[in-house]
Amino acid sequence: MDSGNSGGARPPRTRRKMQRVTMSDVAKAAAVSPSTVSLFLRKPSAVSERIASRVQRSIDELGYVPNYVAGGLAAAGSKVVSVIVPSLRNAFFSETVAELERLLARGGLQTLVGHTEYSLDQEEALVRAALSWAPAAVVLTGCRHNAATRKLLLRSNTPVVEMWELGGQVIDQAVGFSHEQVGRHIARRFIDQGYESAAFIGARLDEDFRAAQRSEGFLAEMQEAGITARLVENSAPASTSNGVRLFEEVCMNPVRAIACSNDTLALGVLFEAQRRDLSIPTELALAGFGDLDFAAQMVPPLTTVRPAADKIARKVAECILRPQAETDRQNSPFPTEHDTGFTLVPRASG
Amino acid sequence: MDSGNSGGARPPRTRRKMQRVTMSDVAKAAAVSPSTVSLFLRKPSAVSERIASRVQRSIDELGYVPNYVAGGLAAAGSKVVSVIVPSLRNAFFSETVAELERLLARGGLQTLVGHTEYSLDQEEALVRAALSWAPAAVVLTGCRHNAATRKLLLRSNTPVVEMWELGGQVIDQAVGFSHEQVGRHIARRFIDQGYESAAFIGARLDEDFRAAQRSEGFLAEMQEAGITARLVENSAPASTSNGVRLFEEVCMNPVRAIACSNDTLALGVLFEAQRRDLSIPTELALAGFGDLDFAAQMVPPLTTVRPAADKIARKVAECILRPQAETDRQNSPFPTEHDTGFTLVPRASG
DNA sequence: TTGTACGCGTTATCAA
DNA sequence: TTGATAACGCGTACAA
Repeated sequence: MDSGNSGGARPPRTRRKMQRVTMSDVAKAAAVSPSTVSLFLRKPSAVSERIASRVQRSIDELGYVPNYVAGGLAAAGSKVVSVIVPSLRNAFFSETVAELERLLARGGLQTLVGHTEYSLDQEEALVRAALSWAPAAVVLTGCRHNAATRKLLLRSNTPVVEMWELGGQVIDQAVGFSHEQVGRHIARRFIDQGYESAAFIGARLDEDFRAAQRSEGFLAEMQEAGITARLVENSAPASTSNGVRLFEEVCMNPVRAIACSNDTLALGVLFEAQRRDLSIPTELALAGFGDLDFAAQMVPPLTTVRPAADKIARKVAECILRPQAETDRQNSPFPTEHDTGFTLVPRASG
Repeated sequence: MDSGNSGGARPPRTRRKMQRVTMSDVAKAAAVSPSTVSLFLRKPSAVSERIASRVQRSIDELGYVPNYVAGGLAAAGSKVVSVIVPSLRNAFFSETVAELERLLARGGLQTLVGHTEYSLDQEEALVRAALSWAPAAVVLTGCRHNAATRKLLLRSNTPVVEMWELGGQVIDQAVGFSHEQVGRHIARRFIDQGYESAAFIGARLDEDFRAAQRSEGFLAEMQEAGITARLVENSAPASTSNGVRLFEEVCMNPVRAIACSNDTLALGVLFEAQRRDLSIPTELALAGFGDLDFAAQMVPPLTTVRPAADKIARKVAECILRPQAETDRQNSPFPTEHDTGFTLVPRASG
């Protein structure tokens, strides 16, 4: 957006855009050629010590900062990884993004984040934008995407990692676990403890496919055991206050055990139960998902499921940093799944 | 644990390096010149309808995705904004990042995130990396940076916005509020309620300067009122479990009122108090900072301070999207501060 | 070990 | 309205 410097006779001010210090500036200052500087930057050992120190000094003096944009263009492939998650407000994802950012940075890669607010169309837009950076890889959340997104990704030939979910139609690589199994495990625990009525509390199940799968697993396992279990949900975000709200709804028709689509909701249930003088687990068993930091501190501590969040991040980073040998990819162009598993953490709440 | 996929019918990547579809490919297909395509992309109205539709069709058919890297090079200034926060695990910052990402995306800008883990040196590294993208702006958290960071930024002539804090030596623009005032407000409340002993519970105060300022404000106001108040801190991250730990320490020498450096810690205090059968607020008054979602749901609800998080994000985005009149940032190099204020939210806990 | 020359995919300028 | 052409800053053969 260059406001046209209408060519009046007036001498424009000194420098409207202080020229960026470029590699050749450094080269000039160090009395070497640009490519020597470039070489020094990428492989310092390949340059004689004398020149190296001269170049380094010029870099410092001029305050040179390499231009990745130009570098990326020349090298045909930028140093960005685009990470797309449903929401950064969700602790799982902010945690994963943080860890990924850290790990990828070590490999010299920068992280571009996007969040879809659980919209597949928004995801498509973000993928499109991401691909515009010729990214080293694209990391997506889950295996559900719209057709356009999938096509875009496939055509681009960019490495793609789908995380936090397994079981769908994988594009390239997937790292995660089965949420249906999570639901079943929790149900199984309730069943083994002999509860005869239960509910699954879920937020945003229409958009949060993984939470939906947990609910389905839970309900299915319950049904197979012949136990009455119902689903109570709404489309508000998963939050403590929403947990309160959903629990109030459950209370209109009480049950003995409640599984929440995540710990944050469970926290709300706990508070509301306290307010109603409902004793946990005596009168009501409670389970969550996530094992967020507060879960173990709750009174009583919350039974929940711990996903291997850090393992997911590490595995994703690994997929990106150490791509499979090219030959492997050619020979086995089939998508790969990495199961990171999860752990049921039994505590006093149910 | 790699389980091969049950082989969907999907064209595997046979070719390793499928050539990227470029603008001239589109141009060729549409039988126009590349510059026309470029023009069409940036200003569709400047192209005749006939050509426009032809170009659009070729774009769709070829699945063309523009290359921002090349674009950024040519235009000398990329469409990225680098946002650097201390931690994404902290709800304030993940929230702010999320909101910023959303707002900036509307302006066609992409968000590059970095997190420093509260290290100024790490921040410097991130700023250096950020500048490598010739970003449209850099967003930093707080006003405390090391000399190198400051110099880097100043030299680069890049718009800089420092958020979530006011009062330091501003580089360019600052959006936030005074944390010392926050501390004082909370203290004032305790004082007015007549408590005669108090403690400030703080996590990571050596690195989290804003939390430290809150503690200082709190202690200063208390002292000025002639009330005994002590500081209990450690260098672990602010979490519920750390809140429990710090509170246990306080309990070795009980006080009547506790201010926490944030709500997450306060949650831990609440749980531990429940465990010890300490009644809030009767036996112990409690206050937090942040007004996170669960604060209002706690039993009893938490007295806290609500920062105008969304206002901060909006203001930051505005600074970036609507930069000050070009008319010489150079001539009026005076940094600007925007005070977004905060609100003390009195609830039953203290 | 160092330098030269060219190209990466786009934007911007200006001429047609 | 459209199209040549010259940057943009750097990587990378290849040559010296």
